Amino acid sequence: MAVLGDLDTILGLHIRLAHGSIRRHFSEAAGDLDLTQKQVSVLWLIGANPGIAQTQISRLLQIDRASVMAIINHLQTRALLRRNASATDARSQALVLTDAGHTALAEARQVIGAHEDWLQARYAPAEVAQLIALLSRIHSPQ
Amino acid sequence: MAVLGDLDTILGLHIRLAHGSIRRHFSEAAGDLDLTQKQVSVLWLIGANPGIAQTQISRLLQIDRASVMAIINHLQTRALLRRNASATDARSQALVLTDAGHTALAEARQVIGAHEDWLQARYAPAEVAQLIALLSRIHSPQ
DNA sequence: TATTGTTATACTCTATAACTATA
DNA sequence: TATAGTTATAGAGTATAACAATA
Repeated sequence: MAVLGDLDTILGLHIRLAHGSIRRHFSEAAGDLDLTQKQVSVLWLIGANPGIAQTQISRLLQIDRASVMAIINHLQTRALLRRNASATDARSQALVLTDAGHTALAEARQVIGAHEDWLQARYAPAEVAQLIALLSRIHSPQ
Repeated sequence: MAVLGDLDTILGLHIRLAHGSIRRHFSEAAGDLDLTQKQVSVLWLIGANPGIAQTQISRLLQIDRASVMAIINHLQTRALLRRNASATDARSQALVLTDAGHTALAEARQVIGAHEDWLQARYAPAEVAQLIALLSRIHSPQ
């Protein structure tokens, strides 16, 4: 690692490299799933919060609205979710999973679980908790 | 964060979110620089290791060879580096910065420095070191 | 045979701006 | 006037496969 020189002290680089490693491993692990990380997290979020709106997903997952649209459209085309009318705000929509969506989410949880096992195998439980705490200070600043 | 449910325990998600936050901040901070994170890291690496070959950059920065090509081409078009013939292997090339390349790297270091200050401001020095150590276990597994 | 650089291609991701309908 | 959804578009990133020259 000496060849990296002082580049090795750049925290941003380490996060970028770690993210790349995780993305590549996910692609292999999720080959048969036919869902991306983002699509899974959206599916997961709707499963945990039936009736959630696109804007809320955008905020929670820090994806811009246009990209959320593309993801929702794709998942709807595959009949994994429905866009229901909101009971309280005619501008927004209440997103819910279909039966096929729940099935796909269950499969995705399996894949994500194995992927997370691969990732967390290198840490003690307390280290995982601390890593998450440290990373949260970046994406959810106090 | 309760709305995320057990999604909050997925380490991969936290790294993806942190990476996104950093990428967005970099884009703002580097507006006048006209270089991407990858371009800067390549420039930096060549500055620290004159004569390095594309394949080495590919390995160290974990970027596939085709993408390294695109980056090197772009930097060469902007006259920030030269492709010299390798003294030992006719297949590979020795990459070196031009004077303009050194100047651009110096400017980039300023921008990266400010960006890293923003990022590391939320940590004690020991926390930064530990975070880097933990992340290194992902992108450079033992 | 394996590696280095190279080209071409396709797909995903991301950001932006603008439009509509509702609030 | 602000927000939710929508559409279109352009740019960056990523992955793959194939080829020529060299090891």
